[in-house]
Amino acid sequence: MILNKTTEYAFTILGFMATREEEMYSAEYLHDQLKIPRRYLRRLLTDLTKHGFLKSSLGRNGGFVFAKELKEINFQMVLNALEGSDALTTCFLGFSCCVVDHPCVMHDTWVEARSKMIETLTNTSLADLREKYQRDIAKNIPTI
Amino acid sequence: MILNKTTEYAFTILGFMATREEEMYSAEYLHDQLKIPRRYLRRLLTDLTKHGFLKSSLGRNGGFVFAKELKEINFQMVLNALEGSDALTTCFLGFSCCVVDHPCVMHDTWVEARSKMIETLTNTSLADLREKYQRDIAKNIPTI
DNA sequence: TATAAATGCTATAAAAAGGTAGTAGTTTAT
DNA sequence: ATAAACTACTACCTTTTTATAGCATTTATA
Ligand code: SF4
Ligand code: SF4
Repeated sequence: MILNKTTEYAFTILGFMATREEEMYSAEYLHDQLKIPRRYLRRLLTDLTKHGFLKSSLGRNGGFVFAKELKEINFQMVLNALEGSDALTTCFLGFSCCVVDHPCVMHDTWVEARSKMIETLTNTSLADLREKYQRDIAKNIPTI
Repeated sequence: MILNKTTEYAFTILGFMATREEEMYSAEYLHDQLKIPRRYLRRLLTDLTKHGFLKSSLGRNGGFVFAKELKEINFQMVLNALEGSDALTTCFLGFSCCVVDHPCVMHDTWVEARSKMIETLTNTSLADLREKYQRDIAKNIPTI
């Protein structure tokens, strides 16, 4: 596995919101569109709000909007918030007490691969996602 | 997260066996050395045997040895056996039905990062791990 | 002002992953 | 014969993750 389901849901939600044009997104609407379980989705949205990615408004016609500019949110931040900062940094060999100065044969290649992944998550913002989506729409290319 | 705990255990066990000099490894000995829960370890060892990585011998002085050459076993094979072949291949955005010909903005960077990881797992065999270990030992470098 | 439609909070349930226990059996060195 | 090892099966327990439920609160609007 790479990410757990909750993180995947979060990526899906934010990705969807970033590429669509609604002013506000209610949990119910997102449930309809994304088929994420209702109540779980609601809790996750509240969570994303607490983490500062979204802003919620209460009451009738309430819902969720982004709390920051799209370019201020990248995927690494979301992963960090939901799984903790060491989600991708622990040694996959499970040797908790390896000698730092003299790493095992896997270490360098592993770190390289992992860095690549973190880099990807860090360098891609919701704004990037949106731009690409807009370009594809303009070209009449079916897209997510 | 990247790998689940069971896979991590498997990596630890095989890595340990590959770098040590015993002729045979009993479950009890591995438990002592690696602190992996006894019964869970035993089940995992049986599993690794069924998957063809290890050979077991019954009876007193029995235990586990590799079923193949060390260079014939890489980490991707182990991951594959324990988590299934799509462990690292699903889309982390969770869009199950994205349009293949017109991927989203994340796709290329994501595929690159993921490939890097799969490459690492595929290109590193237990023999590589062992070699590095031997070199470090020869140089009196403390190592795993 | 009552109501409907929304989120917030907290408790609980269900499912999956990780881990333990028991029992019975088989194999093999000593 | 016995002890030390693995095999198989079953059942159960614990923790984590995923999912549901009930009630409270907020707000637009009829
Ligand atoms: S050297 Fe690196 S890859 Fe090897 S056990 Fe330590 S942290 Fe893991
Ligand atoms: S294009 Fe690639 S990254 Fe984007 S949703 Fe599809 S599979 Fe995922």
